[in-house]
Amino acid sequence: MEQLLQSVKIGINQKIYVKDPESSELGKRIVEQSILMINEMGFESFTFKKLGAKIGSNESSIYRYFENKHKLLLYLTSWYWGWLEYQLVFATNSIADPKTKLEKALDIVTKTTVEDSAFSHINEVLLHKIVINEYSKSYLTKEVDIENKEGYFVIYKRLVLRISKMIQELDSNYKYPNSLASTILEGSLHQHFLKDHFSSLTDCHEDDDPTKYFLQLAFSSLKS
Amino acid sequence: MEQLLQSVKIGINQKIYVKDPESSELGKRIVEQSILMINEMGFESFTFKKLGAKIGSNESSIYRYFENKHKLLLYLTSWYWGWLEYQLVFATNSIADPKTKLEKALDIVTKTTVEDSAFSHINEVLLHKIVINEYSKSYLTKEVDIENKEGYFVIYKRLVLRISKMIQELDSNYKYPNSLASTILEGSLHQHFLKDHFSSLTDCHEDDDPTKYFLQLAFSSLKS
DNA sequence: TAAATAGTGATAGTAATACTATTATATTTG
DNA sequence: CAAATATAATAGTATTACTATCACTATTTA
Repeated sequence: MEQLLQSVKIGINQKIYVKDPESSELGKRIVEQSILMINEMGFESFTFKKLGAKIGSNESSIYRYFENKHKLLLYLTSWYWGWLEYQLVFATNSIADPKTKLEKALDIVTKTTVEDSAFSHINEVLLHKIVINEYSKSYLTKEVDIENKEGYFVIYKRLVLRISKMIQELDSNYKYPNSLASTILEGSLHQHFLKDHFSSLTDCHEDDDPTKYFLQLAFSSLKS
Repeated sequence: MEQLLQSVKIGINQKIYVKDPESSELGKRIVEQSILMINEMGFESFTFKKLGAKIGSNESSIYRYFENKHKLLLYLTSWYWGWLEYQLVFATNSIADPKTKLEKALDIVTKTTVEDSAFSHINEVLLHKIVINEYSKSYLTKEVDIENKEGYFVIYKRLVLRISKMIQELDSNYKYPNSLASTILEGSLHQHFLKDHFSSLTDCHEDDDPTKYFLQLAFSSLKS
């Protein structure tokens, strides 16, 4: 699997960046260190100036890669969803039985991320935490509709629709495949957040993932 | 109902404000106009300076009511959840049958808000939109745990737990009442958002509320 | 090899934000 | 009427989110 993955690059809408951060060492350091910093201090406190200082570079150099920190967040989260989509397709491709297939998909999508050595400068575990804590800020803006038209959310939408298709394949009479798919993806992030900060509002505790809950939820609704 | 409500005041944690905005005309105008402005321009572009200009007052006067705009958002969203909780308790109190009760609760919690004339300076319809677009920003911060300890989210948590209790009353063997309750509250906001901006990711369209979807979702999981 | 070009780093500057502090004035209350 | 309180106006600060300019270096290319 690692050998296969080594040549894979997560394809991200070119409009999101000014210069592809994968194309240089500085670019990779920007991505690598921004993940660490956003995790530590949160997206609000994170600035390009601080990032510049941390990577021994300059604010102005970072602006040559990303127009602003919002675009950097779009880049990071798009990368995460692209990476997750890859995991999902890879793991479910060969499964013929619709139920087993959906089970596997939900497992991948709701579990706490484990490290992937294929992308050396990106820490997927921390990136998952960023997605949990910051993803909704990337679309809860007055510019959503414009940015959506520009294609900044294509990967996420494709992932939701993949799950929706799997739901439909299992139960073609089910009326809400899109809503269920989006609820599971979004809801999974939310349950992870609750586990860490509002434990009384969830039934997932400690090392427990919301996987079982979402499997029960989905398969109760679907006739299989 | 209106006569009953007229004497009701939504009780909000006093730590959220410096001076109770309900205690003066200026305070009410701050709340009233901030709802209109946050709706129009979004929370990021909204500032106390702009609000001061709009209400013919001054930035510094607003700071005597709220420490910062984050606290104002906490106030507005707490008010909304308190108001919704009131609606929920009022409407379900007299229902004995657990299934009918939960049905009614989910109806109230997932439907698009309609105007309530009982609170003249607060537009509940716009406030619901603010909650859809901005609520998660109030807790997705590095200060959540401190603010949670201070009790800034009590009303929301109480509402989730009320729904959770109704779920348990209907099916005491169900393993995930808290997760299901939080998924429905959060998920409802999300489905409303998707309806407006990512229609391909939901099955609720136009004037359609996510109510039916969530009813199907909940009652499929529960044995009744 | 010389010249052009691209990438990076450093510095400076701007408008806006999110406040704080002070003072003046208007209004209410004892 | 005096005292206290609420509000308004002004000014000032540190930080943010940029933009612009310039210098240096490495690499490419003519």
